[in-house]
Amino acid sequence: MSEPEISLRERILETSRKFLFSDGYSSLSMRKIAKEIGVSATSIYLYFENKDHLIHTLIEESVEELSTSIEQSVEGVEDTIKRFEAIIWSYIRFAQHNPEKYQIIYMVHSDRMARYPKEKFRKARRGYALLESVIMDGIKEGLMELDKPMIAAYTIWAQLHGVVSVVFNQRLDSRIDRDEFIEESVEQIMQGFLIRITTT
Amino acid sequence: MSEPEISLRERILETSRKFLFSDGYSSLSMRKIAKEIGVSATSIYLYFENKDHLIHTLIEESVEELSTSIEQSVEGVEDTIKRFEAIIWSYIRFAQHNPEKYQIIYMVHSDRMARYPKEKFRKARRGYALLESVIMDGIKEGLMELDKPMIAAYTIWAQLHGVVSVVFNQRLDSRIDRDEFIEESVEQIMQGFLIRITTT
DNA sequence: TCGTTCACTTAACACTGTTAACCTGACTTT
DNA sequence: AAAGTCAGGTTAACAGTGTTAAGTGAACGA
Repeated sequence: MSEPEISLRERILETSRKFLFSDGYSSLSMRKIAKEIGVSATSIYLYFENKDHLIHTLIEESVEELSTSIEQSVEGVEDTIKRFEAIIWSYIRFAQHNPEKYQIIYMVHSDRMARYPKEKFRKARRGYALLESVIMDGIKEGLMELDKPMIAAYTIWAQLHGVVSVVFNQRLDSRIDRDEFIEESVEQIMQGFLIRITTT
Repeated sequence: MSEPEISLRERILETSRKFLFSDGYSSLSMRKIAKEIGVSATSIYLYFENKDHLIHTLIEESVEELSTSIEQSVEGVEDTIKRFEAIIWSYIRFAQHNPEKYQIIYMVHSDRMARYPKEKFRKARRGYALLESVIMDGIKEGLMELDKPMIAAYTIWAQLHGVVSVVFNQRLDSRIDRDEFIEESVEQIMQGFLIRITTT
């Protein structure tokens, strides 16, 4: 008759995620999380060193998911250009389908981010490393014309993030259709990297 | 013998800016600003409705400066491609030379940004409108091959912001040189828009 | 001199993250 | 069975936050 017995730690994460999605970061408080669970605020400190660590755990979760979905997107895909496209679109699609999780990753700013352990960034580099290797393949196959694949991979990442963040921060002109903007932008970004093959 | 008589309002803005630059957004407090000036915290409310409004005023300032510097960059430049490049580089250069001011513009997140009056975004669109017109010229002159200049202008903006924000948020690999990254990325972004002219 | 107004202050409310100290029940050891 | 240990919580408190309501005093016009 033993119930699933969800641990308090898990319930804290779950509730934090919920509030983060519904009310945003700035109104997230330890007492609010605790109250929702029906426990005292200080109990959270039994499982997380402080609020920053709690949020970092959530960030890690999301980063992990993003990395995994990028990796899955190229599974079984052989063609280099198709692998290139798959990575880019899986990044975008993750942001579109999991706006909350994507936002968590980039919500905590450089301001607080200084405290985020550098080591953990390596996890985030999993997807990026994959992109880098695809770019190197592309160069070998004469599809791309770049001398610094490492920088190129970061450039793409930065550009994609820029597009997503402009959409999320609602800084887009109201006359512009969200999906059309994403479509065009991504197309543009990929075009910048591929050698334009003129029909010979 | 009348001293310059800097108004309290001005001193509040000045001090806020100073703290924002030195200590970041998350540790900026009304009482801290007031204490530095030597006035009570509530005095700030005589000049600003609340903390958000105070920060919005700072954002506006920075947006104004950015717009102006973009406008100045194309003054007297006739060639369309050179105008295109001038706008892009002045955006990047503004971010590089005024990291604090640039960060202020994007520091307040979508979270709080909802309260930022939409009307004020129009000011931000001054630089963007200029870019859009240059793109339209580029299309006319056969230098670019795009069917949606409005979207294209936003795309560039988004990509540039992505590059800058990756650098500012220190999410760049330590092996990558900051300036080289910016140089390469911007080059890449421009390449995506220009028709590659092969030496015939 | 009275009244008003401006520029500011004090006190207070309801919140925040976080720490120190305490409690309580279950499991072990003697 | 009694005593000890320890996990898993609790309450109280500190120092800080944004913000509001009410009060103060000096300057000024009538």
